[in-house]
Amino acid sequence: MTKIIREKSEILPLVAEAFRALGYEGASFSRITKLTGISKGSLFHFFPGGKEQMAAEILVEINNWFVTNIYLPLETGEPMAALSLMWAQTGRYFHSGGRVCLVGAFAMDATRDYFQVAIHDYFTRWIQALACCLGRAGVDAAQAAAFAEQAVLNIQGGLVLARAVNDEAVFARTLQRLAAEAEALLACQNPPR
Amino acid sequence: MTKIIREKSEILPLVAEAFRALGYEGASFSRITKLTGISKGSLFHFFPGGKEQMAAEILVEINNWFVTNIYLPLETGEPMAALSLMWAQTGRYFHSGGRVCLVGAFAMDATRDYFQVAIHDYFTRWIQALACCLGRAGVDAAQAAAFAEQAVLNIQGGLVLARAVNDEAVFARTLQRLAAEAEALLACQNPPR
DNA sequence: GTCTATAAAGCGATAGAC
DNA sequence: GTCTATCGCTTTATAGAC
Repeated sequence: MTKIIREKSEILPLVAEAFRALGYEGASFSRITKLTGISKGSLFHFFPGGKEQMAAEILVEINNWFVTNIYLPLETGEPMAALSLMWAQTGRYFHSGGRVCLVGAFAMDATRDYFQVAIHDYFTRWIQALACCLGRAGVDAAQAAAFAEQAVLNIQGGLVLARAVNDEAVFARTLQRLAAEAEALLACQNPPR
Repeated sequence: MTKIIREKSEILPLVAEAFRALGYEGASFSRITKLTGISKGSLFHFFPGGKEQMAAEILVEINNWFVTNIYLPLETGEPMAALSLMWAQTGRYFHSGGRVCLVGAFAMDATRDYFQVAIHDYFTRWIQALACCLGRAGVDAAQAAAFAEQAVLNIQGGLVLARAVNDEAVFARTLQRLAAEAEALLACQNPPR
């Protein structure tokens, strides 16, 4: 029936979406199969280590995406452009609030203990990259660090609240507000020069 | 061995803590027993409806706590006092960032669909109560609503980030910042009168 | 690579002794 | 109220046919 030869790079995003929808504990093989159409046999073929290997590889893939699309631009690109790119990419990535942050979700329960370093690094790197970008745009280091932490924190909060009240607009509003606050921070810092 | 006659009001908080630590899907009976010391037999004695009943009753208890300690003061008490009480109670309740928000955690995965109204009401009531308080303190309605949404969102984000980077100070900082922002909002609104 | 069969463990839930 | 025993069912994981 499904004789298509798939590659791991093709099925990993599908499995990731199942984990996002179900959480780590809720993501049983039968449910993953139901959501992705990938049979149990295929799943074990690609991930002999089972669920733990799946989640670990998903976290690596997520990190790769953020390095390419968010962290590196922030750390090395033109600050203003990198910043507006971040708001846009973040909005796209989380489907305007309709998609959960898997790393944040993993952090909430006992799953955290299994992927502690991946979870920790995801957030600290994001915050540091953003602070780095603001610093290169002329913002005081302490202010940059504070705003960066706040921004990442607000993105997570926006995702939680948007899902909780079932209104993606909450997340969209949050991104807009953060962008405006960043703009104000830069405007406040640059003219005196 | 454990011949102590317990009441439901005594064991509910214990079970709630297990759900907080494990999440809904991760909270199996064996794990709940391990964490709380309450045997499977006792759990079913108090909750014939199983896990679903447990979670539902926990959500009711959580709501009751917030009505008494947060919502009612905000809605009916002296605004300034109710506001500073909220920051203090919120910090206490979430153990300064060391305790997860169960309602927020439930909102993240498929568990949300089972407790949709409880989750929705928890957040909207909190936001509305806070906006009501700010409004009674003289803040413009639109500004009050925006700040209230932001504040609740930041509390959730603070809890996620604090757990993710394993640093409770993130949450403490967030509460302090929100309190300062609220103060500024009131100071900005009141003098013109 | 995909599927089915199957084993062993863990799951939610019930019944009954104490 | 508490515990143990036990029932079905689902789970993870493996093995082997195709």
